[in-house]
Formats: sequence, C-alpha cells, structure tokens
Amino acid sequence: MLDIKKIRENLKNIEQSLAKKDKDITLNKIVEIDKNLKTLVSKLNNLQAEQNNKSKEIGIMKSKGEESEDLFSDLKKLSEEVKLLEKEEKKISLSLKEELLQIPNLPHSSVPIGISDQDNVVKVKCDKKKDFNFLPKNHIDLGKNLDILDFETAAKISGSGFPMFKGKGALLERALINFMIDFSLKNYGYTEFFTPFMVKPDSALTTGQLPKFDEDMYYIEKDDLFLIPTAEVSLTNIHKDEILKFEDLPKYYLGYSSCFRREAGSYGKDTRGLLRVHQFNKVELVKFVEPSRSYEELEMLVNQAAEICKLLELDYRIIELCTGDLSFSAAKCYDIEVWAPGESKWLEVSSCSNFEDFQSRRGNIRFKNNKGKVEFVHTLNGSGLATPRIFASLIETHQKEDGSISIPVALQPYLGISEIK
RNA sequence: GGAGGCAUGGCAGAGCGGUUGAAUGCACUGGUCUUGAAAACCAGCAAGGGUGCAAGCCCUUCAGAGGUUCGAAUCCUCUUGCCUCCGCCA
Repeated sequence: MLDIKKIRENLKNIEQSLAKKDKDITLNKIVEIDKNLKTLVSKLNNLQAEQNNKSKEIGIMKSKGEESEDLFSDLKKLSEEVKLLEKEEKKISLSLKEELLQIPNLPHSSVPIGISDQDNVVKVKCDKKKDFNFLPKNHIDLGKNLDILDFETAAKISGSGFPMFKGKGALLERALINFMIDFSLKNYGYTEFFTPFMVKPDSALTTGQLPKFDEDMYYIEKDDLFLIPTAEVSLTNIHKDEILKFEDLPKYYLGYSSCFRREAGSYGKDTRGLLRVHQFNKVELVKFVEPSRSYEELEMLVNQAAEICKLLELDYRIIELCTGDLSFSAAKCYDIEVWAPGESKWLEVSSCSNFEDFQSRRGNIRFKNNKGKVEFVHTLNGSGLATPRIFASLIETHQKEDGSISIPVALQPYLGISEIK
C-alpha cells in the first residue's frame, strides 16, 4: 500500500512512476476522496472537542450537585451531529483504503523500464550449458521410465495438474526440501518455521494476494480461509501489527510449505509434467530489515538462492525483471531460472523481491528506529527454492544415456544413494 | 460440537458511567552519586491523525464491530482470540 501522504505531496512523480508498471493506473479518485476526508475530519475534530469540553463541564457540575437542562439539550444535538459525521468519516476512510489497496507498489529507480518479459535483463548469464552426446529426454519420460513420477494416478485422485512422486522420486523430492532448508539454515542464520498452510483473508491482504488476485488462490468457503500460494504469506504475517525492536533487525525467516495455486488463466500452458502444477513444494526465505539496508539485503538474497543452483550443479541465470513484468507488490525483483535440457527451456525456480514498505504498511509491521521513532520495516522474500521445477531440471540435467540419474554430491547425503536407476 | 472464564501501554497488573490516555511494578532512556559498575535517588517513556518554524494544542484508539448515554476501558449485543471442563478425533 502506498503512503497517502506521499501521494498528496508528490502526485506527479508517483503517477509517472506507476505508469512504468502499468500506464492505465490513475490516482484521481484517491486524491478526491482524500480531499473530502480531510475537510470532514477537521470539521469532526472541532465538534468532538466541543463535545468533550461540555461533557466535562457536566461532570464537574454534577459533582457539585448542580444541574443544567440547557447544557443537556445542547449536547444532545451536538452528539447527534458528531455521530452522523463519525459514520460518514468511517465510510470515506474505508473507501480510501479500498482504493489504495488496489494500487501496485512503485518500481525502484534502478529497475529497467519495459513492458513485458521481453524487456527483462539477464543479469547473470550462463556461459555454456552442459553438453550431451545424446538427445536428452524430458523429465516426464525420464520419470515414467524410472517409475519415480506418476501423473496419471495423481490425475485419477485429484485431477490434472497435481504431481505425484513415487519411490526414489518421493525420496528425491524430500531430499531436495531438506537440503535446501539446511543450506540456508546453516550458512545464513535463518530461523526455521513450519507455518500454517491456510490463512485468513487479512493475511493474504498483507502480502498483496488480496484484494486483486483472489482468483489465483484456493479458497475454503466454509471456514473463510485461503490455501497459501507460498509460505511468504504465513511468514510475513508473523509480525503483523507489531512494533519490532531496532536491535532485533534484520530478521531472517525461513519456512517450507506446500504451495497451492489455481493457475487460473494459464490453461493450455505447460499442462504436462512438473512445469506448472497446482500444488508444489517450496522453501521460502523472508527478511524483515531496516529500510536503508533493503537493497543490499536483496542482492544477498539472490546470491544465496543462486548458490543452491550451483550446489545442485544446474545451469542457471539471474534475470532482472523490468518495470512492466514486476509483480503487484514488488519494488524490484530478480528471477532465477535453471536450464532444463530435456524440455529445452529455462524454468523459473526462484523469485527474489524487495517490497520496501508496501507489505509492511498493509500488515502494519513496524520497528522503532535508533532514534526511537516508529517506522515501517522493509520486507523481502525469495524462493530458496521451488522444488518441482528444480526436480525437473535436476533429473534432465543429470540424466545419463541409459536413462539413469546421477545425484549431485551435495545432495547425496540426503538420499543415501548416488544415482537413481 | 457443548459449558464456563478471560481480553487494558514493551511486559506484568489496577481501574466507582464523568477533568482516565489510563494507578502501580518491571523493562527501557537520560541524570545525580561512584575510579568504573551495581544499588539508591530524580526525571522521561504508547500509537495514529490534524495544526504549528517550534514548544505546544486538538482529535482518535483500553481485542474488533454495533448499541445504551449529554458522557463508556467501565453497561448491553454480536464477532474474534486465549484458557478450563466435557464430547469427538490423527
């Protein structure tokens, strides 16, 4: 959520900045509501002050045993007027908030300007991809031949778009999760969480999934709960409505979760295999930091996630998203993609974003700075990483001509084997 | 699912329907004392909004939403969360 004060003070700049993300956004309505609200509030405040004073007078008189009918009837009228204005004020500030919640975050000045993913910038290139002296198979065929993936049965149970890992495949999936958790835990000082997978609408509002993207999430109507599309939602809301201590920052949180996405609107895209599924596994990294350090923290976060790709011996590249491809809540974002030689495609396995104070404002997550002033924290998050695509890239990259898979050294302790055949 | 209890500042914990944004303690910050520290003593210490150069002044907020009243932390209703007991259950 943007700061209404900043909108008031820098309307032109903010509009220009928003246009880089989406040229159709307009702030006219917000500015108008804000103006109305301001005049109403100052009128209301004056009346409230009068009411407070007179009520106190009555209190004093009563304690002296005096009575005044005039004052009573005066106040009766006044209080009716105040109540009316209070209702109006509530209505207007609610509508202002509703409007503000629809406006995306401003892109950071360093973000390359562009309209679509065509304009993204490759920041870290993959110089040469792994050579094969045979035609590499895709993960669907590999998985079937090795009997480690079973999409047909998953479809029978749950419908299309749900992966099912079997035998060594299930072991590999579990190993990847554990490996990734341990990696970030041991090397970067994170606190591990195992969070709820279902959240209240309010929590999804904090991180920006609501109110605009409710169609992307699974919703349990009976209990008014959403299945999380990422552990980011649960992790970020840990400090909702709190004031953190300056000395407690930065906070590094990590959590594994299943992630649930309806993928509405992407029908026909990547319908086969592990590339786009309704349920997947991901280790998510979330940071709460003081504002001055958030961009430094973002660079650290991407590098950390990329390190995992290296250890898994995958070909990867880091993409800097352009303004037009940036998500609703992000001020700046890097994607990490790994190469899947069987699919002959780059697969997005991580997205590392700085949200600045966009989410913290929505979730009211603040800290007391070293001068004792309360400020909004900056939040960041990054996948570290998402498994099903890593799984696909991994078995495609490390396949041998006979169809077996060699397991990267870093992962071997987690499987207890060095190959799947 | 049924029955009951509770919800106040960073924490603990008072609070008769009327100068209560809220006693007190702890924590924290500054000061006195001390070679230094501790202890003791003194002072300060909620957030948001408005206005002002500033000091300040005004408004809102005692889980949330409604209601009663001239006036609500205090009374009523609903919701949510926590605790206790019963039922069910991995």
